Amino acid sequence: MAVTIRDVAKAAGVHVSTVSRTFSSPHLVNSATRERVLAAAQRLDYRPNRAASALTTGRTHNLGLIVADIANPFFPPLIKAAQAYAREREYHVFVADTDEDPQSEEELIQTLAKQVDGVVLVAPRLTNLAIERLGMDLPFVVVNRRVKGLSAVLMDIGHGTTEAVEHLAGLGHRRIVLAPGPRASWSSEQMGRAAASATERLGVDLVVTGPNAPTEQGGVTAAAEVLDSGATAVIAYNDLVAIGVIEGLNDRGVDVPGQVSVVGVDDTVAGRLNRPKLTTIAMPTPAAGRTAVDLLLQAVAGGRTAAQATLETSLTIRDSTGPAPS
Amino acid sequence: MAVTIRDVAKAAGVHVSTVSRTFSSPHLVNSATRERVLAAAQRLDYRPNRAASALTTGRTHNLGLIVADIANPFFPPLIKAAQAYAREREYHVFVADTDEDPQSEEELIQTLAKQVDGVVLVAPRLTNLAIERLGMDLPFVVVNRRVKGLSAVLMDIGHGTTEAVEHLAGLGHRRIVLAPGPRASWSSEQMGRAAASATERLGVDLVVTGPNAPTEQGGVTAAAEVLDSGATAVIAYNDLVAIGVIEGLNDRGVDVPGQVSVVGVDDTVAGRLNRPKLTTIAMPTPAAGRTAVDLLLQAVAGGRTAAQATLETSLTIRDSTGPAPS
DNA sequence: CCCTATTCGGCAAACGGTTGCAGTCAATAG
DNA sequence: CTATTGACTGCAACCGTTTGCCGAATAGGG
Repeated sequence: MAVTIRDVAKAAGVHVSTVSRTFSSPHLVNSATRERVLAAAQRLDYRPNRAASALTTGRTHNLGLIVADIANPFFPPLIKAAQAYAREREYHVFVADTDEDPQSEEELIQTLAKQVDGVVLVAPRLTNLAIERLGMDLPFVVVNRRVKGLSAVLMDIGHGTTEAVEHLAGLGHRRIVLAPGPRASWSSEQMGRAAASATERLGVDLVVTGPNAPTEQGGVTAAAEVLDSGATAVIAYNDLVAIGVIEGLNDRGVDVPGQVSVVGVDDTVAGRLNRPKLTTIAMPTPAAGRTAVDLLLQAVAGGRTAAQATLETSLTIRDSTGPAPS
Repeated sequence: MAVTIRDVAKAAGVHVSTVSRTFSSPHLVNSATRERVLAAAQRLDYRPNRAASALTTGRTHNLGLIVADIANPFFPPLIKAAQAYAREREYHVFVADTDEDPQSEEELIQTLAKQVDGVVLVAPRLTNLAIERLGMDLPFVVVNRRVKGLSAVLMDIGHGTTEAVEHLAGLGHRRIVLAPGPRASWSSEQMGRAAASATERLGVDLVVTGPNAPTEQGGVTAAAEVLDSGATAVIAYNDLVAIGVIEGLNDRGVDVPGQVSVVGVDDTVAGRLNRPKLTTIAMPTPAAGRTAVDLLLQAVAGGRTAAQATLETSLTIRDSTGPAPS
């Protein structure tokens, strides 16, 4: 049916091994023969069957990219960049969504394992132990998490958080609410630490609320806690929460940024399009996607070393923050 | 290295073919033997190598999903649903982004062809001719487009558009701007036709502007044309454009929905989170993703029939539309 | 108790490539 | 002119699974 290496061999009048070599180690074949083979291949529109060569070489030229929730605006830019970068390197990528479920995450990795050379795990929900165990069979790169022995890409939210606190303090805010996300994620921890040290240094009060759901609704409910705390500024877990906070505040007749300033995290489309445009701690998600693929490819190529890349975050100031009310 | 069918065979004391049959046609093997094989497989944590079986069966159990732009908020819900649905059916999906470029779309399909059983093309940029040609080698399902001989999933924006016009006319608007996207897409056409006939039926003026880029910026520039036209309502090509229109209007001191009503298309997160919350023609993107995979799997299974599914759109009324100013 | 129909399970040849090994041939050295 | 070397290329085994074919064993019927 499809054209195979044998068809090309026949057309070029050589043995299949010569055709194979023409593609995989061209220097081993005489240039005249090579030309002949390439011409025949071209003529027949031959395309090697990756799956077949994977059988002998062990290289599938495929990668897995596993994220918690494709529809969460945080992920698409990362997926897009990872996939584009992989393609440049002649890799295709399986994208899968675990629906935030550790069980299905593990199951997924297991079934994917044979078909990929490695997997990028973005903000995995699995325990470190489980990941380490899986990591013995297959190269992994984790994003926004550290796992012993595995390469990691970290977006250092600490820096952005510090900038945010400084920005708010500079605007005269003396009491800031930190509305963290649901659990003990690496990000949350970083953020908490940075906020604590920056506020202390600047002599500003820090109030930690929640935890709330990392959704718009979570933000709406967090808005009440913000008002109770008497703070005039909020740093939310992510843009969605921030938008929810703004909505909750507006519902109570509180103006943003007039009376309360709000800072989000992630720099998603949603935040850019929100009115007021969200001041946010920008995550370098496209860079993270590219870097993750890069590290993964290195690991695949044999570098058994666990590399680590830390990407900086920085504050993007827009319209949801302003001077503290006097 | 990895555990193969041979290891299982050895452990269970049977021939490899028996192991193979245990999985692919269990009824052909004696239940006692089957138990023994399954036990051994379980014990060794055996997982069949899909790529290897693809070699003989011709079924890769992989699908391709090609979209124009992963980061465009329209696509992620579709990707998420398609991928989840495929997984239930024991299929994995390659997701790829063409950056709106027909060239790379075709190239992509070619290299993917050997590794997948079929491909879902969402709003492809390729010419019908090119798609038909490719369709001879591989099952395809196209979304929001019709191509001779191929299954298609169509989101009938006509219905939603009619509802939108009725909604606006009901609010007293007598002149409506339609701000379409880049020309000649199936959607644009549908939309134009429905808007024309609904406005005519209701005795309302229809002004078609643009075309503008299908982006927020495109919307901002469209805002000027809206004001020039003297219309009091706009139906934009998509949510992003709608948000841009609102922004452009606000910049000129025009209130939405006080002075001008704005309707978007797609029902993306961006629109839901926008303030005012966007009235929008909701596209059933998750359903489209599932249906596309469903039709594709049917085509793969042998139904050479080109099925067609039309999904209804409907108007979701939120806060960006209101009574026409008097 | 023998014969035939079934049911099982082993054998081996694919599927489309890759690669170690060995053979061919011409060029170069001695 | 012969021996050696190096550059090519053919041969065949192998990667992990599937599947048509065939023989063995078992059961059922007469």
